[in-house]
Amino acid sequence: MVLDAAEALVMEQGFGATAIDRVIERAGVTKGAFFYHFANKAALARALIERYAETDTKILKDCFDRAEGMSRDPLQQVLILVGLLREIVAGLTGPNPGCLFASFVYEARLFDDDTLKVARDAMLAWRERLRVKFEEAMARRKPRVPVDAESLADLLNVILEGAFVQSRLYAEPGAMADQLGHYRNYLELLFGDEP
Amino acid sequence: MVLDAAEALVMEQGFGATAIDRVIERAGVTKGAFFYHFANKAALARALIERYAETDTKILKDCFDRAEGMSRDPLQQVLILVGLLREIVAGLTGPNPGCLFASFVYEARLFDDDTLKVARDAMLAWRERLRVKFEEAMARRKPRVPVDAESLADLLNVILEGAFVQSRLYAEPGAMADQLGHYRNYLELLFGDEP
Amino acid sequence: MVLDAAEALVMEQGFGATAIDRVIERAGVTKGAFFYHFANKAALARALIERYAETDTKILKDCFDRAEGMSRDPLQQVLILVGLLREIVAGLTGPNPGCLFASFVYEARLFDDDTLKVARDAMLAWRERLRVKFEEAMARRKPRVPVDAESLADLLNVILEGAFVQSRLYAEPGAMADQLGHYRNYLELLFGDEP
Amino acid sequence: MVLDAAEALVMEQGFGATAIDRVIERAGVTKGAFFYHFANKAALARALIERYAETDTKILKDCFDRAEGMSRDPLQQVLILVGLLREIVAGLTGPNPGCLFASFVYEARLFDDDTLKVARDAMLAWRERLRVKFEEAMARRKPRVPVDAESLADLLNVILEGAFVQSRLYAEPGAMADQLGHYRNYLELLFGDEP
DNA sequence: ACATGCGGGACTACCCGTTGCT
DNA sequence: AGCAACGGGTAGTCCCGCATGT
Repeated sequence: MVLDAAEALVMEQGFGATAIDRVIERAGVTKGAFFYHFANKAALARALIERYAETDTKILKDCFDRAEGMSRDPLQQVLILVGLLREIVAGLTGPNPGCLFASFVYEARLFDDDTLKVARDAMLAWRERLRVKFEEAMARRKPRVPVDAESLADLLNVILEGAFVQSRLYAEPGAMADQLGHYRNYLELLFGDEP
Repeated sequence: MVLDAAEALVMEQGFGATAIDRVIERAGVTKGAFFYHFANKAALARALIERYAETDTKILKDCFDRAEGMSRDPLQQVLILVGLLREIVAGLTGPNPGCLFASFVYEARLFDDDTLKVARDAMLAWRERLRVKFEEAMARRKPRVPVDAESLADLLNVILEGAFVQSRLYAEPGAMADQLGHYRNYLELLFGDEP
Repeated sequence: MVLDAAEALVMEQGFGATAIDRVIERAGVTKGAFFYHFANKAALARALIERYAETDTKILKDCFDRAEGMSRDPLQQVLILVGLLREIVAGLTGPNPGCLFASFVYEARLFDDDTLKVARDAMLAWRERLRVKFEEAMARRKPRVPVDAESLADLLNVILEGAFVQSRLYAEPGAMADQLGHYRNYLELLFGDEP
Repeated sequence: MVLDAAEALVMEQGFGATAIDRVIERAGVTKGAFFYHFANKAALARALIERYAETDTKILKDCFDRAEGMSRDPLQQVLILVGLLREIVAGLTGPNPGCLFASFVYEARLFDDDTLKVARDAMLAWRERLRVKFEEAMARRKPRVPVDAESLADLLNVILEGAFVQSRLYAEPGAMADQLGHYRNYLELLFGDEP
C-alpha cells in the first residue's frame, strides 16, 4: 500500500528527502495512481499522520481499556498501562523504530499547521486521559513530593519519544522497555506507601 | 556564518529539505565560498554535528565540573547537574528548540555511519559520565528499587530528547524544565532515606 | 456544452495550453463522457473548427444573401455586406473577441492538415464569393487603379483578422468597426465616379 | 541561441505547447544553463517579446528614417514606408511567417500584463509615429473622405497582422505584399488629386 | 584563500492525454 | 458513461563542477 511504503521511507530519511518516485516504486503503483489519490505531496503528509494518529489513538484506547478492566485503582491502571506499553515496545522490531510525530516535528517547516495539529491532538489525547487518572490517584493518596498531574502525564510521552530517539541512535531497541521501567518506578515511589 | 545558517534551517525543516542555495543566501556567502569550505553536502552535515557535538560536550563538561565543585557526594552532584540543566533549558528561547542529534536520527538514511557516530559518541559521553556517578552513588546507598546505573544515566538524555520533541509539538518551551524536575524527583525518591 | 467550454478556453489560452480537465470541469461533464464523444484531443480540435467554420460560413451566407436582397449592383452588395459586418463586430462583446482560425493558425504544428483545411476552406469560401462580386463590379466599371479581384476579396478577411489581433492587444473592441470603415472607403474610392 | 530556438518553436506551435526541453535540445544547451538565464518559463516569454519588440521597433525606425530621408512630403514618406515594408515582407522566407505579438495575443491568458504590455507598446509606437504623419498630411490636403488619423495609422498594422494570419493559413507568403499594395492604393486615393 | 560567472545533468513534484474495467 | 489507473511528459530545483579572477 502507498501509505505503508511512504511511512517506511519517511521513518528512514524524513519526509522532505522522501521522493514520491521512491514511494510509488516501493508500493508498486504508478505515478498516475498516486496523484489520483493524493492531490499533492502535502496531501500524502496529511494522510500519513492522520493514519498514524488513528492507530496511535487506537493503541492508547485499547491499552487503557484493558488496564481499566484489570484494576479499579487509578494508579494501578496507569501502572498496568505502562506494563502493556512495555510489552509493545519490547515487541517492536525492524531497523527503524520511531515516532512519525517526532519525524514531522523535526521537519515542521515543511508542513502546514493543520497537519501538525493532527499530531498535536493525538498526543494531547494521551496527556488528557492520563492526567485524569493521576488526579484521581492524587485524590486518593498524596504523592510523596508535590507533582502536577498534567506534567506527570506528559512524562510518559516524553520518555517514549526520547527513548525512540535514543534507541535509533544507539541501535538498541531493547533500551526502550528499560526507560519505561523507570517511569513505572517513579510512579511507584511517588505514590508508594512503604517506608 | 555558514554553519549557523545551516543549523537554523536544518532545525526548521530537516537536513534533506535544506538546500545549499538557501543556506548560502541566508549566510550571505557565495556558492564558490561554500564549496571551498565543504567538499559536498555530506561534509556540511559532518561539520554540523561535529560542531554541535563539541558544544554539547562542552556544556556537559562545564555543568559537570561545576556540579563537582559544589558537592562531594555523587548523588548531589547529579542533582546539581540536573538543576543546572534546568536553568539552561528554561533559558532556551527562539521558536525551534530542539536537538540536532534527534533531527539527524530521524533522517538517518541520509548520513553515513561516521556522521551518525559523532552524535552517538557525544551522547555516550553523557551516559558514561553519569553512569560512573550513579555507580558511586549506589555504592554508598542502595536505591529503594534495583536500577541499572547505565539505564538511569540514559534516562536523562531520554527525557531531554523527549521534552524537545514535545515542546516543539506543543510550542510550550516551558515544559522542558518541568520534565527535568521529574528526573530530579525520581533520583531523590530512589536514593532518599525519608520514611 | 463541451464545445462551448473548449472554445472559450482556447480563445483565452490557445489549444495547446487548454487541458481537457479544465474543459470538462467547466462544462460540468466527466472525463468518461468526454472521451465517449471525442476519440482524443485532436478530435476535439477538429470538432471545434468544424463548428466554428459552419457558423462562420452561415454568417457569411446570411449577410451575403441579405445584401443581395437589398441591391442589384454587385458593388453595392459588397458595401452593404461590409455594413452588415460592421454591425456584427460592433455588437461583439465579451473580453476575448477573436477568430478561432487565427488561434489555430498560430499553433499550426499541433494540428493535422485536415483540421487546418477546414479553416482554410471556410476562408476560401469568403474569398471566392467576394471575388465573383468584384469581377462583376469591375466588369461594369473599371477601378481607378488596377486591382486584382481575388486580392481585393482577401483584403476583407485580412482586415477582419488583423482587427481581431489589434482589438485583443489594445482591449479596444470598438476599433474593429473603424477598420471595416476603411475597407468601405477604399472600395468607394476605387469604384467611385466623383471628380 | 536559446531565444532563436524558442522563437522558432513558438511561431510553429504557440508558447503554451512549446516545451522547454524542446527549446534546449534545439539550442544545444542544458536545462541547468536554461534556468540559469531564465528564472522560469514566464521569463522566457518576457525575453522573447522584448527582443521581438526591439527588432520590430528598430525596423520601424529604420524604414521611417529612410523614408523621411527620401522625401519631405509626409504622405510621400508614408507611401515610401509602405514600399519598404513591401520589400521586407516580400523577402520573408521560411515556412512560418508570422507575428509573435499575434501569437501571444491568442494565448493571452498565459502571460501577465507586463509581458503583453511590451507588445502593446511596440504596436502603439507604430500607431503614434504614423498618426503624426497623417495629421501632417491631412493638414496639407483634406482627404477625399473624412478619416481619423489614428485609425488610419492602425490600418497598417491591422493589414500586416491580418496578412500574416492569412498567409499562414493559405501558405501563400506572396499575398502579404499584395495586401500592403491595397493600403498604398487607399492612401493614394484618399489624398490623391486626380479627377 | 575566496569570489564569480556559467553552466551540467539528474532528479522532483506534478500534470496530462488516454485506457480498461465496470 | 463513470471511476480508477497508467506512464510519459512538464516546469523547475538541486548538488556540484570548472574556468577565471582577485
